[in-house]
Amino acid sequence: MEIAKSYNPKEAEETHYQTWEANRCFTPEINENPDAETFSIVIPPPNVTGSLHMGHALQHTLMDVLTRWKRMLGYKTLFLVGVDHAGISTQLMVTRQLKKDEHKTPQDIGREAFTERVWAWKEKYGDTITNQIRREGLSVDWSRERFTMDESLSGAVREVFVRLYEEGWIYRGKRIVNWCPKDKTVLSDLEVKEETHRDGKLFYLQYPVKDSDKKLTVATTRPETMLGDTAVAVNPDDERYTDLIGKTIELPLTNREIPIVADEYVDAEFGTGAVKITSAHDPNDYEVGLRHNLEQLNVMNTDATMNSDAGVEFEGLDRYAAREKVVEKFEELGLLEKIDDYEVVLPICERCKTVIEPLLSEQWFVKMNEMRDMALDLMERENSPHFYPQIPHKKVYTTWLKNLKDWAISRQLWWGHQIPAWYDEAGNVYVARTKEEAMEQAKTAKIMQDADVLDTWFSSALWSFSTLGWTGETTETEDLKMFHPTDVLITGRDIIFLWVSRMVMTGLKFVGEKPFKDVIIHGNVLDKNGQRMSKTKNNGIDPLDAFEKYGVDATRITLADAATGVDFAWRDEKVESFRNFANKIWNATRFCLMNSEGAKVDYSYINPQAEAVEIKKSLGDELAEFDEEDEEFLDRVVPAFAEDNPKENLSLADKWIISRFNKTALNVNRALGNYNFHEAVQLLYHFFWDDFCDWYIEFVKDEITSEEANTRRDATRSRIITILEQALRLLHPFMPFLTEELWQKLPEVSKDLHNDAYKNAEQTIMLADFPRGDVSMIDERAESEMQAVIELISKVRNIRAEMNIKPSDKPAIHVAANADLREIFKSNEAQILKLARAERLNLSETPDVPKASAKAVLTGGAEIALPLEGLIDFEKEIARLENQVNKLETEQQRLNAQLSNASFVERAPQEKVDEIRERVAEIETQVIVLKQNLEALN
RNA sequence: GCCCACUUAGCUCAGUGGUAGAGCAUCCGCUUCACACGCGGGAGGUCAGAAGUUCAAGUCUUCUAGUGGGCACCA
Repeated sequence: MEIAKSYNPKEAEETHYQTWEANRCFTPEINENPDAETFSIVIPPPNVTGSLHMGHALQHTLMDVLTRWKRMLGYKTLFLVGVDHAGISTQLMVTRQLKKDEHKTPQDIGREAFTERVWAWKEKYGDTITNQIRREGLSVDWSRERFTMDESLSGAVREVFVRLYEEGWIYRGKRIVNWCPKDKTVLSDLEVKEETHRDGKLFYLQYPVKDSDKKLTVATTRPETMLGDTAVAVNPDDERYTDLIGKTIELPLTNREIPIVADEYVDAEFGTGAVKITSAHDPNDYEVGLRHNLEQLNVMNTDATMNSDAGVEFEGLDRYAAREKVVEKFEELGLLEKIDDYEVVLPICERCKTVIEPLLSEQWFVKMNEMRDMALDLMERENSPHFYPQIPHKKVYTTWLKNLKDWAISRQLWWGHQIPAWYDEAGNVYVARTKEEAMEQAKTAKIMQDADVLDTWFSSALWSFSTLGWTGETTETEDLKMFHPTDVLITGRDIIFLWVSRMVMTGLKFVGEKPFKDVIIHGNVLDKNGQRMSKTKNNGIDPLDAFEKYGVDATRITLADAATGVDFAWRDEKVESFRNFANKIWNATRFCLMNSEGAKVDYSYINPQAEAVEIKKSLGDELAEFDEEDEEFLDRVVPAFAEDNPKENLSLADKWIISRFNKTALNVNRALGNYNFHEAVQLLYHFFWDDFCDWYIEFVKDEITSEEANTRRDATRSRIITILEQALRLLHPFMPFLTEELWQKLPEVSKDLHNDAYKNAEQTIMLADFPRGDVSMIDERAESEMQAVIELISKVRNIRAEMNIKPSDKPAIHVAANADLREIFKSNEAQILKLARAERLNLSETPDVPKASAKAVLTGGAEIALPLEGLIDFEKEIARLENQVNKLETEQQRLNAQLSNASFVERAPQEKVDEIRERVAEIETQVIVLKQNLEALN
C-alpha cells in the first residue's frame, strides 16, 4: 500500500466529515439499542454574527471529546448545536450594511422591512460559524440544529414571559438603568464593564445658598449633570452643614431652586461632604430622590445629548461638550472652586465601549429572588450543578446568586423576541401569548405591541429545554424525556452569571429539574505573553490559522492537553509538538502497513471477552446457552478456535504491550470520567510514543519485517496491527480525522469490529467500541520483566553514549545475574543485541570480565559490563561510576536519616517503612557493586 | 474596600501528604532500511519567602511579597 511519508491533515479533514455527516453518524438514532444509556450536551450557542475564536475551539474540543467517547462506549449520544440571534451585534451589522448599500437607516425602511433584512442577512452569512464548527470536526447532530429565533424557541420565550408576568415575577417599572447612547438601548448590569481613567478630573462647584452669602461646594466628575440636579445632600451628622439642612440652593445656570437635604447615604469624609443629587441620572441619587420626594428631572436625550430641560444654552450639546461649557460658565461666574486630578472608573458598554449613561427609564424587569432561591436551594441540597473545578466556581456562583438584583430584560432593538405585551389607548398593559388574547383582555382591537425586544440572554436562558422541543404548550417531547437534564455543560467563566445561572433558574422553574448535572468551566486561552486575547490588542490567535498550519487534530489535542481549568498561554511550539505526535502516529501506522501482508486485526489477542463474542457469533445457535462471563468456557473453547492459539505464543513484549494498553485504556476512561482531559492526553501520548513506538515496535521490528512468510511472522503482524487499531480508537475522540484516515487503511478492519449499538451504520472508527481496558489483562509480572530488559538496554546505551562508542562498534555485553533474569535476557537476546547495538550477550552467574570494561549495575544488583579494550577512557569511566555512587549515596543518606528517626518507624504506615528499607537495601547492593568496579579500575 | 486564584526546570505547564514530572528550548552523539515533524544519551529544581501542623509538606494552616481575576464603591 502506498502511503505518504508524512501526515497531510487536509485530505483527511476534507473527506471524513462529509461522510460522517452524510451517514448521520451524529444523530442519536444511529444507536438502535432502545436500552442504551443516553448522553447529551448542548453547545453554548455562538453568536450568529460570530466567527470561531480560540475560546470556542477549546470548549468545542472538550465537548466533542466527551461526546465521541460516550458515543463509542455505546451511549445514545446527542451533541446539540445551534446559534444565538445576538440581538445587538446583529442589528448593528445589518444597520451598517443598510447604510453602506442604500444610505438608509432602519427607521427609513421601518421595522418589518428591517427585520426581513436581518433574516436575509442570516440566510446569507449566518452559517459562517456553523461551517467552522464542521471544520473543527464536531460530532453535532445537524438534524436538531437550533436557532434562538426559531418559531419553536420563540414560542418558549413568549410562554416563559407570560407565565412569569402572570405570577408577578416580571414587571414593568421606571428605574435608573445602564443606557448605551451609541447602541441606544438599555443593558443589564452584566453587560457593563469598567474602564479606569487615570486622567479623570474631580470638579468642585460652588452652589449659592439662598438668602445667604454662603456657598456650598459639591464635588463631581460629571459637571454637566448639575443641570439636572434636584437637591444637594449632606450627612445628617455632619456638623459643618447642620445649619444648612432645609435651606435652599439657587442652582447656577438654571432658574431652579433645589433643597438641601440630609441623608445617611452621604459620606462626610469624601470630597466636600456635600453631594449634588441628580435623581434621574444616577442610581444612588435616584434612591435619595425617592426618600426625599424629589423631582426626577431628565436632562438628556437617548443619544447622550442634552435636552430642552437642560436649558436653551445647552440643548442639543453632546454630554462632553455640555461638560466643558458648564465648567466654563462656572468659571465665568467665579463659582468654580478647583479641579483636581482624579482617577475615575467609568462604566462602559461591553460591546461598543461607549461610556454608559445611567438613565431613568421605563423598562421590563424580572424579579429574581424566588428563582434565585430555587437555584441556591439546589446547590445546598445536592451540590448541583457540580462545577469542575469546584474551586473557585462554586463559591463565585453562589455568592453572585445571593446578591442577585432584578434583571432588566427589555432592549430597544428591533431584532429579537418582541415583548408579548400590548397597550390600549389609555396605556393599560396586557401581557398575552398572542395579539388575539391581548385583544380579548383589552376588549378592544386598538392595541399596540410593546416596541422592545427581550435581552438575547433571556432566550439563551431556556436553551437546555427550548432546544429539545419545550414550548410551554408542548412540555413533554421524546427528546426532553431522553436528553434532559443534559449531562454536562462546558463553558467559560465569563458567562457563569449571564448564562449558566439563568439556565439553572429557568430549568428549575419551567421544567422542574436542573438543566445539566455538571458544569465544566475551562480556562482562558491567553496569548504567548500571558495576556488575554482581545480585538483591541489584536493579539488573538485565529484557530483557523492553527488548523491550517498544524491540522485540526493537532490543535484539538493541544487544547485538550491544556484544559486543566486554569488559564494557559498559547504556544506554537506546543501545537508543533502535537503535530509531530500526529505525524508519529501516521508513521507508526505507515510502518505497520508496510509490513501487514498476512496480518489482520484480531481483537482476540487483547480482549478475550470480545473474542468469545466473535466465537459465539460464528457458532450461532449451537451455543445459545453460552455465558460470556464463563471463564472456564473461554479457556476450553477459545484455543480451539484461535488458529495460532495466541495466548500461548505471546512474547514478553506482547504481554507487556497488552498490559500497558489495558492500563492506559482503563486510566484514559477514568480520566475522562473525571473530566481530566490533560491526564487523558498525557496517558495517550506516553503510551503511543514511548511504549508502542519506542519499545514495542522496535522489539518486534525484525520479526515483522521478515521477508519470509510464516505463521509466526503473521501472528506478530496481526498483534501489532491490533494494538495499533485499539490505540487509534483510544485516540479518536481527540484526533478524529487522523484516526479515521488511518483506521480505514487497516486490513480487514471493517469486519466484525463494530459496536453492536450501531450495527447498521457505515464502518467508521467513530462508531467502533471504545476500549474500556480490562484489569485481567494487566500483567504486572510481564511489566516488571520487560522493565528489566529495558533497563539493561538503557544502561548499555548510556555507557555507549558517555564513552563515545561509535554506532558501528558492537561490543559484547557481559551480564552477571540470577537465573530468572538470565532466562528473561536470554529469551530476548536478539532484541537486546539489536537495540543496544551489541554483538554478543554473555550471561553468567558471577562477573567475569576483562579489566578494561565499562560497568553498570541493574535493579536487584545484576551487573553489566562492556569490554572496551582500547576504547575505554579510565578517568572518564571512574568519573562516571563515582557520579553514580554519589547520587545513590545521597539518596541513601536521606533515607537512612528517615529510618533512624524513631517516630517515623513507629508512626508511619508499615508498608511505607518497608518500602524505604527495601529501597535502602537496593541502593546498598548497587553501591557495593559500583565500588567494587571502581576498585578494580584503580 | 471585600473575596478568590496563582507563584514548581530557561519557557509553557502537570503534580493524588511518602524518591520532583512533561513538552519545548539547551548540550552530546547519530542521514540505524516508519518517522530529522526523527533516533539514542545527558545536563538543568532551596517547588515565591517565612513560620506552623505532621514521623513526613510542592501538597494542609497562618502570615508576607508579587501576579491575575471577581464583587462592591466610585459625589
